[in-house]
Amino acid sequence: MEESVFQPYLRSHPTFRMDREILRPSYIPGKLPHRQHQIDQLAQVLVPALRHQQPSNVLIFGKTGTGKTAVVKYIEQEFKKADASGTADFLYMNCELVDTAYGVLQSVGNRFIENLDQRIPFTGLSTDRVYSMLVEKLDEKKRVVIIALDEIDKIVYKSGDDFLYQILKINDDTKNAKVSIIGISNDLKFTESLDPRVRSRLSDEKMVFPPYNADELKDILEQRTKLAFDNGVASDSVISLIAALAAQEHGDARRALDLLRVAAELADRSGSSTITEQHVQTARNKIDLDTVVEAVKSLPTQSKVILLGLLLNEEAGNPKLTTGEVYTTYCNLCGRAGLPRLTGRRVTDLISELDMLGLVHARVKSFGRGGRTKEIEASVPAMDVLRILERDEFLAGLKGYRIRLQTTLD
DNA sequence: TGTCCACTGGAAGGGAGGGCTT
DNA sequence: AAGCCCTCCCTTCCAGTGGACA
Repeated sequence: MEESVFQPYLRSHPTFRMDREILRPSYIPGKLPHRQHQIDQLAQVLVPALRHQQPSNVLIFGKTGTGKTAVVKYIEQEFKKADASGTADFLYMNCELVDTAYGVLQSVGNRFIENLDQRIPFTGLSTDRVYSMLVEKLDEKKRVVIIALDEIDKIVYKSGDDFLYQILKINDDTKNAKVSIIGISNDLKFTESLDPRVRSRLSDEKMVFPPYNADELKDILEQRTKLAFDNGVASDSVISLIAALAAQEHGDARRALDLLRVAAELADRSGSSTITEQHVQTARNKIDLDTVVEAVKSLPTQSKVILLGLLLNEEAGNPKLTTGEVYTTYCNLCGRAGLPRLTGRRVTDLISELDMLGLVHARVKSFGRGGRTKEIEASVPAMDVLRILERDEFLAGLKGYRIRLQTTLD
């Protein structure tokens, strides 16, 4: 009988024990190093909920990987443990996934509707209608509800602050239920854009999570290392290196854990019984490339064409383009690939999106009489990304196409 | 000092795709 | 079936602008 392609890998034993789950940033350990202060503070704010009183609203700030989400999820676990009588609810929601007012109201509402047939549809109703359905449900249940909105700035950026105003006034419209909001944001300046009424209501309490320094990151890594591996797999110097690298990148614990996990996977695959500093360096490059590759793959076709145009120009020795040049190249490529053309205005927006994703670098520049425009430059490795773009079925017609550098001799 | 270029980026609105209500 | 209302993607229109040049 022919053997499965998996057999050789199954037979070969891993060189060391590794529990991948523990190394994921989403894993919440029993203890969060260097965040006890924030945990205590948050617990103090939320404790009234357990006495059927309304806690203050809280705003939590901090850069990525400073433990905001981890602390809130940890508190959620502890809260549910303490709330044995079930007088309160704790809902966690990521506004990156649910990024409209309607979406948030709908998913909060659905948590309180057991009957699947009565669930609020993801579209079709007016927002006001969903709001009153929610108010009615909350009142009926007589609950204290804490809603944690992670990346709350995303939703404000998209839908404005009307929504926050609405959700904060739920307490005026309910008789028996009480609602508190925990807003989590990595943008310190995000409250500036809010309506003053919303701002003051939302930020009864404010908490700022500082970045971890190298020593603190080291403690976090050591804790996870002990849980995930046997002794000796990750040496002290390797952990120090990872901590130092992550500390350079604004003390991002998520980044540190990713580095550790990927380095461990690389070590395992190469048959090494320990993680070496070389594995860490390779892991660093791999993560950077993987992030870019994933971002590029998930781009809509039109954005891919724009990026392709930039990279082809770069190959031809022309790395910096103005918006006008990008648009000309874009139209050109669309023609060749048989794709419909978007307007210049729309392309400007797509360029801004690429900029926000970090795939291109664009800055406004004035050329005096030559006009004011953006100067755009790709900030991804051309070779790797071109290979990915060529795999897109809509861009197949452009495979191997090269832009010839215009040489003006006159 | 004013002009004028090549855009920038806000605002408004259309229409496709989704789904509820009557 | 008609009438709403939602989001998403896109177009049209347009006032605003930084700075080299006359």
